[in-house]
Amino acid sequence: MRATSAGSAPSSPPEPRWLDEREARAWRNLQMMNGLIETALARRLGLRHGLSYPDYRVLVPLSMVEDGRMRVFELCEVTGWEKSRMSHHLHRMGLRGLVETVRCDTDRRGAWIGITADGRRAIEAAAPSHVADVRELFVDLLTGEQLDAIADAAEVVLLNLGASPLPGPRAGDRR
Amino acid sequence: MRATSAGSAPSSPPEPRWLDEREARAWRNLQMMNGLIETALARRLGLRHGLSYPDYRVLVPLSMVEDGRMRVFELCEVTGWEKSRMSHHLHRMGLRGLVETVRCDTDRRGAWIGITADGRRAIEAAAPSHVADVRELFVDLLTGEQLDAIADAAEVVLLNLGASPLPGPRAGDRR
DNA sequence: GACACAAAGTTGAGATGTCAACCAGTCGTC
DNA sequence: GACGACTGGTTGACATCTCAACTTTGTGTC
Repeated sequence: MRATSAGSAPSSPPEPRWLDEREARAWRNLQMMNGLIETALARRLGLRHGLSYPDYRVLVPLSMVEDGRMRVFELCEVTGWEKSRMSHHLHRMGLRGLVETVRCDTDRRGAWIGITADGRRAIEAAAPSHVADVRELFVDLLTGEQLDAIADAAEVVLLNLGASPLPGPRAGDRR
Repeated sequence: MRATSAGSAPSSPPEPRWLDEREARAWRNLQMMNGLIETALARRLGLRHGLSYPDYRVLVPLSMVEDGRMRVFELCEVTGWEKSRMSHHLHRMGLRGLVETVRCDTDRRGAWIGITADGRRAIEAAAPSHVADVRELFVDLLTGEQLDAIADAAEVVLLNLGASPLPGPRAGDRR
């Protein structure tokens, strides 16, 4: 898949390039941070507002867009989820009255997902404390340089995966 | 929970401090990267080796420890999982013959979890290509400085949550 | 217009994760 | 040595996620 540093003997597979200490620390700390932050955020959100973290991730873009509705595939792009996962989750949210589905006229395969009044109430109630949690657990612990470093690194990784990161400042604009 | 920049009027709650552009970019890119990397890694692992990503996370520490067995709570610490999740997952792995449970003599509430011969075969087969995947999707895309920045930032976050990050080099040792 | 192929979503089955409640054993303290 | 509190781990009910298969519609291309 990728050339190894040394030409390899004909038969046995080359010894894998294990992670060195520096690489392992970055990778392991990152994974652990992700897991712990997400479960902590999800727990607080559920306790205080009866919303799951996935609910929140869907409601935020819906609440910010012009007329409160988006196509399913747009929600997939924004969240990075598979369409199957999105479909299942939207169904559950529909049962709870947070969103509603309207068939789409211009493309009759498609569906508009609209945020309901209940959904808007829920997200507006939850957002302030959620942002405070994100600050407490992540943003406010780091310097601006650290935040930029993370955003830049993640951007590289996302581009490599064919996803769309939020744009950073143009080179030279920063500082 | 945290002082806001301006003294607030007596009654209504203070306007929340929303994330600015820089903060939002870091947070959103990070979340998206996590999600996409994890699902990509999990898919490859499952396809090629019949192991789930959680399986992998459990088998790695078990395979590296002296006698191939650990207490359940030790596995929880290393992975950052809740004990309930760990218990369920170990049960499923037990059914598939990847680990086995042995009651603990010194503390009779406890249980040793041991990796089986099958478990060891599975992890040894999967590890090389998994590491290659981690390199391809993450490690090899970033510079050493970026990896350190991520590890350092995650360390701060983890300490704040009471978790144990992998130790970084002492200040001054680096470079 | 007919054909093949791609895109948008849904569905069902099964794997995985969460929460709260529980059991059993240990530890501190009086 | 008895009581209460804590620790280690399991369980059941339920929420969520993944994978593969499917339906429906749009988009060339000849």
